[in-house]
Amino acid sequence: MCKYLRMSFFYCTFALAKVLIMERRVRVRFAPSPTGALHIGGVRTALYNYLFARQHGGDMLLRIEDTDSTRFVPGAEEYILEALDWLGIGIDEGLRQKKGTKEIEAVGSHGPYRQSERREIYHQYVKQLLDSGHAYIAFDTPEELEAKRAAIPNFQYDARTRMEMRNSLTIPAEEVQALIDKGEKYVVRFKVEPNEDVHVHDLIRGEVVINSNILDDKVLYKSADDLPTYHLANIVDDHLMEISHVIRGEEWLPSAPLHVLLYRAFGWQDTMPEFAHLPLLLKPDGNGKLSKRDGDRLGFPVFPLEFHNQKDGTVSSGYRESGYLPEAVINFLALLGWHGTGDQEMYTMDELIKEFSLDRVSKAGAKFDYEKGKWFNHQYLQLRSNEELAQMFLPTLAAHGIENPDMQMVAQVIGLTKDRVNFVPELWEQTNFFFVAPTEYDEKSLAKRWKEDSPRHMTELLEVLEGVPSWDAETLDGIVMGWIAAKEYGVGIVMNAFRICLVGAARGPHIWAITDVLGKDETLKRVKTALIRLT
RNA sequence: GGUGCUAUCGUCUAGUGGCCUAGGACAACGGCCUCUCACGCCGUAAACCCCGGUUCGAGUCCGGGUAGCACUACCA
Repeated sequence: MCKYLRMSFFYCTFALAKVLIMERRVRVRFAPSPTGALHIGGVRTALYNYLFARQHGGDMLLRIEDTDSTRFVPGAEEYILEALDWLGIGIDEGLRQKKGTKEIEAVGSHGPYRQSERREIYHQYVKQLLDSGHAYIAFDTPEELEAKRAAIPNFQYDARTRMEMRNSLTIPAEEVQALIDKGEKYVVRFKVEPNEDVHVHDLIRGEVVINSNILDDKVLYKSADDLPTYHLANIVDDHLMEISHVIRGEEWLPSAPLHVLLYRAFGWQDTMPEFAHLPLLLKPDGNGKLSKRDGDRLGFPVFPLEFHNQKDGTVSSGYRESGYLPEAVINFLALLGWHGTGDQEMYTMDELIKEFSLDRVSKAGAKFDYEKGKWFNHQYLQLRSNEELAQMFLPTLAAHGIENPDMQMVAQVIGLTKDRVNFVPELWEQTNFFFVAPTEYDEKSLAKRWKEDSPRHMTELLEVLEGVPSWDAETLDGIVMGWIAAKEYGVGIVMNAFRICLVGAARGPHIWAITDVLGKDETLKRVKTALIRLT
């Protein structure tokens, strides 16, 4: 009897909790730090947040976490917003690019959305923690701390050591005030109560338990720049911005218990967001987190857009500039750590929004598989129209001195060659001979396909071609093949020699497709040129 | 060192106790197509980290090892 009562009680509270969770509006945030280009791992975090928000009809916020004034990089904020815009990761609230411009706008009623503009807000909450005894003021200088760490192995500022340090727990109140008035630099530290198992519920990993003994008294605020640290700002902002789910990288898992403790200290445990810690993106070779250096070393971008770092003068390559299509990057990234229920690999953004689910996110880190990224781009490239690709190809053409080309012709040659490239710029290697007559002939092709009889064959072919009634593929094929058959020549040897004359090598699309684009005059001209240069 | 997380083909992964002789994709290799090079198509090779336990039955659950990673700042 008792047992049943208890069970129904559990069911009731469970149902109630479920209703509460379900009724809560889904609000997630992507909160990058403007310390440089947005790392591809950050892009994936943003994507998963976006997919989750859209799926639940909730809000995707963008907040800038610039609480480290020393690490700010000019242009980083604009870069982040432009990258998200390029990828189609829409922002509902916070900072975003004004539609169709590069201008930044702030939308929403929970602002400001830059932490550096929220100083006043944090003051109030630092005071609350100080007043409630959950935090204290510490005067130890960085040098003193460093000396302490050097002297004592595994030194940690916590319940065991805080009474030996220079802080408001060990210094009389009047003296503390005097020091502050004197302008002495101080920090506010969170007072972690020892010996408590802190439970963090993670949507991907389940229950994670960490004992508070291993947590140190984290710095929450520094008077030096009048800014909070990440931990404080993050909790205050997520609470004030009514964030329902915190979806972030696994590197935050160890500090999640601290965050739970902070929510409790503020008395916000009832509205604390749900947590989901995403697996990390790893180096393609060896082990470890994917870094900017790996991209340089292995020759692929680790950033969405090219970035010119004004602070250190470095330039980092980007997916966009390397010829990637945004939908390919999205698809590729989505599958690095998440997988749908079936064997489907190609997903549009809308399909991802429909299918995405946090409980299908893997727990283990994913090695960055650049080769597969290429394949995705190949797939999406085939889906684009020739006209669209022609527009995208323009900069590459210009780089090779082809200005103001005939766009219809560009689209036509792209249609002939796009299935053999992964990226738009690679189109040049496949189509260059359409734009420029060969200036030299590939040695290997010559050795294999240009025989003793070739000059004679080409001379005869020239005559045959001169006399055709119409320059279309069908006619040409009929006449030339007929001539080859009548003369009992080898089709391969004649056609390949012909190809070398037109292309400069034994490669390229079907020969009649080439002659069609080139036209009669140019075709004959190229054969004549080759005849002169190869005899 | 401490704490936590993780562990299926080379890589991304499917797998939620019997549908597993472990499935798909990328890459690799072979073949077909063909005037060439590609694309495409077809096929081949390729994995449950180890040791125990639970169970009639374990890739799947549990324990222990091992390994990898993350964190361990007045960085985020």
